[in-house]
Amino acid sequence: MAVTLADVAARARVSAATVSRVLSGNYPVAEATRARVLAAVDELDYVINGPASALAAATSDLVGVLVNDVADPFFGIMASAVQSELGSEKLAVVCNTGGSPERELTYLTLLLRQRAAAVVITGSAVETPEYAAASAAKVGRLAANGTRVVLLGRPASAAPEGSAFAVEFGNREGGRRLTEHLVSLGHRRIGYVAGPADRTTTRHRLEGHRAALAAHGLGGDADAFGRLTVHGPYTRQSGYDGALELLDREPGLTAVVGSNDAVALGICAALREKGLDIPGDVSVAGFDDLPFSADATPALTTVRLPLQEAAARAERLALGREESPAGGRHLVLAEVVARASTAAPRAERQGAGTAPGRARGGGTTCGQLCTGSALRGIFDSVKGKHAPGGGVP
Amino acid sequence: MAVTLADVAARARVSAATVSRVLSGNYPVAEATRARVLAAVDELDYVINGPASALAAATSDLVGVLVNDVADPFFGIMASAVQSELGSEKLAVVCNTGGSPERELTYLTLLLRQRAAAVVITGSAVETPEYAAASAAKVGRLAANGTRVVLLGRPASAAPEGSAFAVEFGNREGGRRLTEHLVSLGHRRIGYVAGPADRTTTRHRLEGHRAALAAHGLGGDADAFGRLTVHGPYTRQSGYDGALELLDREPGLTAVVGSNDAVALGICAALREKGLDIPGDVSVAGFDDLPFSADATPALTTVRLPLQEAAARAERLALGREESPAGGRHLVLAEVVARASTAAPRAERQGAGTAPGRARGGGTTCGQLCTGSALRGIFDSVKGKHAPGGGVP
DNA sequence: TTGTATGCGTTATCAT
DNA sequence: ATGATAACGCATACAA
Repeated sequence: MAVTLADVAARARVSAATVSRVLSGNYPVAEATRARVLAAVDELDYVINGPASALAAATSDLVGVLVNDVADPFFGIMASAVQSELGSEKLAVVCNTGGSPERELTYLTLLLRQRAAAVVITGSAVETPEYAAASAAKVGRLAANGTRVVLLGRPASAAPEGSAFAVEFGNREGGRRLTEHLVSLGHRRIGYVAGPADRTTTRHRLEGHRAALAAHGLGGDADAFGRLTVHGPYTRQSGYDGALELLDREPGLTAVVGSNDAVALGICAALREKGLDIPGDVSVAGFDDLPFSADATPALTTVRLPLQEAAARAERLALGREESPAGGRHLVLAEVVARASTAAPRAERQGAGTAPGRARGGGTTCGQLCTGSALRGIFDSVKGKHAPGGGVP
Repeated sequence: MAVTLADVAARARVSAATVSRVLSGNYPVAEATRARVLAAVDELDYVINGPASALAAATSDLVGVLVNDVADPFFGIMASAVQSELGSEKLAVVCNTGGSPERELTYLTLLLRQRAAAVVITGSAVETPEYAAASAAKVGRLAANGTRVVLLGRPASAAPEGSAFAVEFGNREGGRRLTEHLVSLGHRRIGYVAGPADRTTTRHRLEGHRAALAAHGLGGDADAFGRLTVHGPYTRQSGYDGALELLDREPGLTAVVGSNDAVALGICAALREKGLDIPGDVSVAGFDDLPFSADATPALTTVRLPLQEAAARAERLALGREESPAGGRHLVLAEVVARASTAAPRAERQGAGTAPGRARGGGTTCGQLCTGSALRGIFDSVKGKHAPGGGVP
């Protein structure tokens, strides 16, 4: 990369300053010289030096995106959506934190070092005080430095007042509605395989669940509630193990909710292994409505979170392309998608019909496997461009 | 970010050069001054200026990863694996090209501009001459610039001789083995829903398929072969449409192969809609062995590609942490994973047993839905840490 | 072992 | 509208 601005200037018989002006385009330049410069750039195959430019201008075209793991569709979809909102001038730096607070802090520092133009932090926050303080401090630092920070799926409280925008997910509402759906179908003993205990997302979803139970007088005391709740990571394995544990504690369960679609799939596997029919013997529901959920057998009842839209909005906020409402907080609504994995419990089977509390959204709760056009209909409306494996290898 | 090297130097009562040496750590410094400098850094909360550092040193700690779409697990898994091989000093820049050659070139230029330390280009190459030339030129340019380039899942021929390493996928072999598996089960009329025609991956998988047919005298002439082959994107929708088209052309099909797991799932949906049993009436197989494949009903027979290992190796090559064999080419072997979606065709049902040509790998071809422990066994061995939705939202 | 001086390639501030 | 020139913050060859 020997060719520099000076080379181009020499070839176009102008000063380096003029070349710079032509390239950045934010300054009036005579059309004739402009053409000469562009020609020289083309002939010399000149490529601007990013670091030098960033140093002189004190800005960079890097946008950081923090995710737990891009291989997880929940985050992959958001990362992808952020990208698609990025112009072709900006570069997205995707960082896998693995859910570890330390790595998140490390990456934040790295991004600080790069003088990133913006940072989008996705996923739930860890609620331990030390971490919360450290994380908030880093965000404040970033903001003070001119980097725009947007929290995506994380409460605004995770950053110092006014230092970041937040696009929050309606986890509590979604959790409440999902459990209301089950209660309205007639379920009374509902197990819950929750996420790690110290995560905001886990807490909010669980709070919604409990609120729905309480509203129908099913909450019980803390002990009773605890008996029907187990914690674990947001993995399929956790769902599998959790379901077995719950079945052991309470054989009379008629429904089990997973903190996640992956967890729900694990629950399904465990139930099938026990010889239980879904939803004949036990109903199962998840959360997030990831693409593969509609494909499972039976198709999974879950809570849809418009991840792409949310991520796109977060990115627009990060780029300053969208105005933020007062307080800088946005709420993304969650919506129950009722599919084939939930139905009325055996005892109340007859006359269930279209139970109240059922959400719209192309869902269906046919007792058995949904085949054919019904399933496809759901699938298409749900997935948009994000079919699993939908790209070109 | 007012605090600079000079500030730290002043506080530690040393020169800026010494501070620089302490921070980069590649130069002897007295322990006492070293401690003083570190203390000053800490007290001032100093963060090095990345662009300035990159400019002065003519290197950067950015590593580019080009993918079609991170939301697609095929790419998400590779992007994630690349990340995990990255030390905490380097930053991965993930770029979604959407499979578009133009965007790929744009991103390559952007990375050139950033003076990226390395670039990993994943996915198949487009085989049109103009694009191939332009892409190869950019790669050559990158290499000349000191950026290490690694092709992952793309033939070495896509880059100028000696300018890049290549970790190639055994698409041809995998395609051949998969079709051999079907032939050995007794299938004679096998449909194929291929990817876009101008992609290397598409061509290689299809060539393997055809080679297997030819080896058993089933290839037929080009016309006959063409009748059983349709092209489309690597999406579920494509599989759905393609299967209907093939069924229309040749109702006597006993098996359909998808270019992809997502395509295969689409094929399954179409067949079910037609009232056909899988694998009772028609067998279905995919490619890649993505996590959700083991979860489908019936569990999908597919070709496993060790994406994580391949991506990790690519990254090590990019970082210069692993020696490359002569020629700079690595081949990643593909392996058939036989599951429940393939079985002997009806006419030959009896005595199928364990057909020859069946690959190992925890697979199974029970005629009906695999439930319980068998399914879980496959699942666990296949997925490792990459369960769908396996992270912490 | 440490300090000094220079250069990296742009952008931005003055002039003209 | 264009040119000269001074930052920008750090790394490194060279001195000491």
